[in-house]
Amino acid sequence: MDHDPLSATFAALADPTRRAILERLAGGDATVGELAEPFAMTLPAISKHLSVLERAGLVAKDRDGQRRNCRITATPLQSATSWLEEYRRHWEANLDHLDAYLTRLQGAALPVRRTDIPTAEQEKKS
Amino acid sequence: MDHDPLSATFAALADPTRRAILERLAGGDATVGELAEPFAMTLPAISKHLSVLERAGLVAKDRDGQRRNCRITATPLQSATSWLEEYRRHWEANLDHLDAYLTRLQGAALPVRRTDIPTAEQEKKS
DNA sequence: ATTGTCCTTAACCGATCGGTTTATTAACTA
DNA sequence: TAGTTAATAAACCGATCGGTTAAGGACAAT
Repeated sequence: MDHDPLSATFAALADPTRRAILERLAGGDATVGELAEPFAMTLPAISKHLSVLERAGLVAKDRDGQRRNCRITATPLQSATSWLEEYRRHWEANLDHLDAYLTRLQGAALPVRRTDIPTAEQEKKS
Repeated sequence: MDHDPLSATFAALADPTRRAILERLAGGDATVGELAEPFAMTLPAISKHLSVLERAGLVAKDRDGQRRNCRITATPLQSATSWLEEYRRHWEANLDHLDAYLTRLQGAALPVRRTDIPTAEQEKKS
């Protein structure tokens, strides 16, 4: 399917039903049927959503008799968070680049918002 | 398309090419052609990826003559980060046996100033 | 042994995705 | 005036997605 884990994680999070399932599971474990109940779709649909979450490593199922108990396993989520944090760091640093770009392009003309943030270091492209 | 913004954001992030584009743009603005150059795909493909990022609100293009200068606009990213943070909080509250793992990973990852834009309420471990 | 419950698998469907090639629009250059 | 460059639009393609219905599979209850 989606071989790189980060892509799989983001793809899994890109569906509101799956996010709702995760939010539900964050409140405690649940069976597939319990998870399906609030949604206006069939059980196989929920089952497939759970498979997506499982393949992404975000949930795990423990068999308990004829039921499957679903629980959160959030390791890949940490990768997603890390990526976003890192990206945000770059983005914040990029305010300097925006300044530089506008200055280079327009000379003086534009009202460059020099924001409150004391921008960190300047790193060039690499 | 993808009407809810959070889904659009995660969906946009779910593609490695688009993440690479964002990482590239985090280092500074670039034209479409410059963005396309390192990739083994055609210009229209990159153009479509940029459109996805643009519709998700992650990137904006300023026309500069016949070129389009692409830059980051990270507002929706904050929503994604917030969702992950919130989710992680719930998750941490329920599964404390992974707390140590998180702490280790996060501590090792970034000497990042967790700047401004504080979702003010947290930091449990500090 | 039969029946019912919980869930998955299989097959199918239309829509979207990620890419291509081929035009087309817009702006620069000679 | 052409001709070239930068990027998008359009049309198309196979693959995947998100859902359905219908058919099992494993366990529980009687």
